[in-house]
Amino acid sequence: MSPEGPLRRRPLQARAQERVERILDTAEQVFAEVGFGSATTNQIAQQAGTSIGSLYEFFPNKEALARALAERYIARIAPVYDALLVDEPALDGGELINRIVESLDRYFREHPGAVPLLNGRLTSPELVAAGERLQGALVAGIDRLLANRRPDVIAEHRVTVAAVIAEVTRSMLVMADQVPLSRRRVIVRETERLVVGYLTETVGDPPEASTVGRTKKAPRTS
Amino acid sequence: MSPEGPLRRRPLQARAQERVERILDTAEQVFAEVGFGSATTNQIAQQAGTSIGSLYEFFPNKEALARALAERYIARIAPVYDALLVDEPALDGGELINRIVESLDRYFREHPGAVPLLNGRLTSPELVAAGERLQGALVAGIDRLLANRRPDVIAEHRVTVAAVIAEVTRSMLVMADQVPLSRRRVIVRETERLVVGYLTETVGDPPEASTVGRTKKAPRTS
DNA sequence: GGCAAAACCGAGTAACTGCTCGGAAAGTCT
DNA sequence: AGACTTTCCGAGCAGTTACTCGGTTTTGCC
Repeated sequence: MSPEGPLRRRPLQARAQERVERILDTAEQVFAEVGFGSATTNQIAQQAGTSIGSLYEFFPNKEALARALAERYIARIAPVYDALLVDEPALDGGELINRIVESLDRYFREHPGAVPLLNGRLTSPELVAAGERLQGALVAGIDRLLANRRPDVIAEHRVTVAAVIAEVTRSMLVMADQVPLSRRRVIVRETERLVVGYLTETVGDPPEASTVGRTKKAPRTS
Repeated sequence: MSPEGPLRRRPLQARAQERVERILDTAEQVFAEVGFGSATTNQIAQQAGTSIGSLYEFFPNKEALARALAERYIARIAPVYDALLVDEPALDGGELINRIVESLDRYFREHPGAVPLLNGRLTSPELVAAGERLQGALVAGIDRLLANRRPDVIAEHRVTVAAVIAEVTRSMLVMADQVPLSRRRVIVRETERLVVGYLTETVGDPPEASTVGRTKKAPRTS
């Protein structure tokens, strides 16, 4: 894809590919634990069960680890976001919200490494930027859903609402992740209540079915 | 106060006190910019317009910078929190929420340096712990207000609601801080709507005046 | 097996880090 | 003024870090 990827040399054999993955897994964990600055490449290599020589065989420098990690995050979460963005006219607003929140929750449960990316604790510029890109994608998706369901809400207000929903969902799911598993369900349910209550308060009662087809203008599809 | 403060030697002359403050201001900024791990004491000293020698005259080590910073944060924000925790029976629920959110917003506007403490981007253990302590104080205060206003809500549920409100307020105000000033007012107002809508959705219509004395059952206090 | 490419290794290096130390300068007393 | 304390300084030290390099091992292909 990109002519100048974060890798110095692309691993061709399966063994090397696994090694690169293991290095990234370890880097992810170490960055989240001690921060990008305090993490050492030697420790990452050792903890990944390999040598610094091998690490630098594929990654030109420490920053590239963060870059590759960011790319991996985005590649992994993109399909989840894409799936969320498709409106499902059969669902009413409340059910749609449940679907979104619970999909994201499941994703974070299955990929715990993605959480540090969203809670801003990763201090490398690359990782911060990647987190912001992801959040931007979520805002855009929610905005599209809103536009579909609530064509009466003016665009400027709508994007604010979308940003608020995305931010609240993000921070609540990060919170859910730092809590014992039994409490996790509770927090997720509260997140849904939060979003529903906000929409009720803001754009009028939301849990209606889709209003597609009753639009005044044809919605734009980009 | 504490027998073992973070300072190696207490600055006695005014000149030295100002210097210590300037060092802390700079450390605050640098930590927020590049993270605790990547920040270097030499750079902090230089950027503060002093020498490493002077820095280490007062701070025994790099970690002590974070510790002193955490203490300063807490000392500065404590009175704000204390003021928020006093219930004002004359206000209805919505007004009370506005007061809380706007007081916090004003504090963050006047003390921009405090924001990094709450957004989790400070990777030193001391600073993370300080941020968590602050957040815990906010949860406890909101919980007390809720107990006062809504004695019918059982304690277990109440603390969840308080935690959610505190988390949402925190994350929204951090967001407000990263946005142009014109948008900031909008975000703050949305935060209020968010909390009001959540309370409506969760414990029934909240914007009533204080209901002390109208309990059906004696509430459990654990 | 033979051979070239890919992968692996870890001791070594130059640069940087946190931090010390001895002495100069500024402030405070009598 | 003199004497004593506090403050300031920055070259330098010991330890650590990111990263290199020459050589060895493994893999894929004939």
